[in-house]
Amino acid sequence: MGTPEFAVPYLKSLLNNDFEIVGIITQPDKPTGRKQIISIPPVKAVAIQNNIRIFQSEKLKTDTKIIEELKSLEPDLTVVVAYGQIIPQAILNIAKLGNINVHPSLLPKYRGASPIQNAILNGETKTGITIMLMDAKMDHGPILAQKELLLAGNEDNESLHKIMSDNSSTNFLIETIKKFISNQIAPTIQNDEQATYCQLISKEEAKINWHKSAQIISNQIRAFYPWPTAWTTLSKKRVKIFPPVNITDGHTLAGKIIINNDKFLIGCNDQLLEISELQIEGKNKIKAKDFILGNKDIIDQSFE
RNA sequence: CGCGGGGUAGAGCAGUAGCAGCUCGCCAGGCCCAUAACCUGGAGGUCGUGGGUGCGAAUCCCACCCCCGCAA
Repeated sequence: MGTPEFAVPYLKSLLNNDFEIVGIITQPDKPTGRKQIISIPPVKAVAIQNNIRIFQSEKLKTDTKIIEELKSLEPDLTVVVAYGQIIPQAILNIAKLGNINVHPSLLPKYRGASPIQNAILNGETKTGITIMLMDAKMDHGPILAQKELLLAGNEDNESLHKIMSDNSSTNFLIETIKKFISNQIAPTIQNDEQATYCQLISKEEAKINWHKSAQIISNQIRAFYPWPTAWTTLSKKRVKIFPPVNITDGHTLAGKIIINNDKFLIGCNDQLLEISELQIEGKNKIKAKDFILGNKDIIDQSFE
């Protein structure tokens, strides 16, 4: 079970390791983009290419038809990677050996919808991947294995997603499954007292407050890329700020723009933030250096 | 018919009817111990496409194409 691009490498690794995949469950096709064109989830596209049976439902819990069909397939194991919906107990009861979930955080920390984004947002120095057995509560079941990843502080949401679905990560899943089905793993119960939770990201969180510290703003810019993208305003126009960004020493008014040796610096509460790419509403994304060329009067203006 | 911004030199932009410009980059030369610095010169444009109005259109009118912000 899975839906977005993040789940695709995991599905492919299962395919490449001679597991018999009797079917995939993915979210329904949804309209995306400015023109609201109906598009299929990335996982579904891979399933089509590989002639895998596909199940899609708005609400699995009440979809008795799909539940019966899944039962008839008699799966041994269910693997869930970023499905995007709460999975009802009726589905979890189907697979004989159980249900394995890949969760991109070091559980019990960052249970919930946006573990990668929130690890960056909170400036964590390490995070990781947890492979666990699922139970009725979200991200709560016993842990089979964990893989730690150290963060350098320049990761963004997109790059960290890629790292967490690279070959090393997908191999980690495959190895864990193999050990699990041959009874080499004793699942570890999670310590609920240490649990933290994260909600879906909202667009409201992505507005930059220049009165905060450069570190916090850097975290925001990286955590919210490529969606919803951290933004501010200049002369009442919306301006998106993209990673990478760089924190440097110095001080000026919050939001004030300084140009120094072609560097585009912005005042924060404590230090300065150097930005590399930005986008004014209605325009394409451009490099900060190019923006300066066409906007010589930008000096001494301020982001709001 | 959801709301809105935009398309001008390789890049970023200015230019609301009268010789198509600015900054950067690029090429050549110069200066310098030297340089991403500085000086001189140069190349590079179907002003998104098609039509219309005008003596004259990047500029005004009509249609279309493409890019983007909001919203979803």
